[in-house]
Amino acid sequence: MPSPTSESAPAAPRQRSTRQRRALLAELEASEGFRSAQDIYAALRAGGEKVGLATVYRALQALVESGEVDQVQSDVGEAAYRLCSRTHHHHLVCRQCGRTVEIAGPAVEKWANRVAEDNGYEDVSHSVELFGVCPVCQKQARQRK
Amino acid sequence: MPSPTSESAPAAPRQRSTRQRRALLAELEASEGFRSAQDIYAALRAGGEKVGLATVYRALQALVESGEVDQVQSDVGEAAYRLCSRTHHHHLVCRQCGRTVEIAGPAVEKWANRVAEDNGYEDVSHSVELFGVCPVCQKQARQRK
DNA sequence: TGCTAGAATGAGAATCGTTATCATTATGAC
DNA sequence: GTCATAATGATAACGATTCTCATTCTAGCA
Repeated sequence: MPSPTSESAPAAPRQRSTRQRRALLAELEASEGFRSAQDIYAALRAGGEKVGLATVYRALQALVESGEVDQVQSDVGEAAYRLCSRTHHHHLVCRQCGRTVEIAGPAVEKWANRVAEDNGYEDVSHSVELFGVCPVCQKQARQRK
Repeated sequence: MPSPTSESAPAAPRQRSTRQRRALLAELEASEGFRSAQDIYAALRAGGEKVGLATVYRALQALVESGEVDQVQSDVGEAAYRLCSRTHHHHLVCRQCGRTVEIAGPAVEKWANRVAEDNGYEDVSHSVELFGVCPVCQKQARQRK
């Protein structure tokens, strides 16, 4: 299906900076662990930001695509987002409070690539997430008993 | 909260074997890679099995809890299930056709435990999934060009 | 500075996967 | 067979996410 008319410029898919997106970025920057889209939306509204839910989803998606934000799929099927450094890495997430530690795993990278190669798979990506209970939550659990 | 009346037997939480569950198991046994609950439900119905969607979800959940079935969260937030061997392992899944290879990763297990320990996290579990394009799909993609 | 194309927005409807409800049915121990 | 109760299934409810579309805002340009 060819385009109906001729075109000249490649028309780079630009990305505009809006008040809402800046607020979203700021919210993410102030966050510790992963946040769900719903959660971020609620926080922005609570902070007086006038923003729609659809916009939050769209902006988040754009950020994930541009690589500025990491996205993980929680065990209940909800997506969670977090501002991320450029380098590839993984996460150790507290099951209870969401506190997150970024971990670099060069060993895992190599292992993943080798396994994929051995099986003839190409274009391989991997998802490695560790879940546990962080020291703070451990202490709280003990006191409760 | 003590039980209202005295009891004698520990009342093992039994699990009944029904026509629907057997059909579900059979369907899983005949499957190659991960299947979504919806997909399994459709297949059962297509095969003439009289079974409700809710039942599929319940049975699948029970199987996951009993450790007979593995569950992964696909990137679109849909849950996928697969009959599994008892030993702990991970998966290399084809992004296109879902073809799955089970992989054992003792190195990864150790790495995960050490990282968690180093950070003071306890009760750690991990999720490791590799995604790629399997040889078959690679060939098809090349022919299409 | 004002103008303008089109990117971005937002309210709400629509999807879609999953779970809860509850009356009915089937299982399996006796 | 009887019976307690686990399992079922039709359907409603739910929650996250995406779509729609009319309106607003951004940023490049005259």
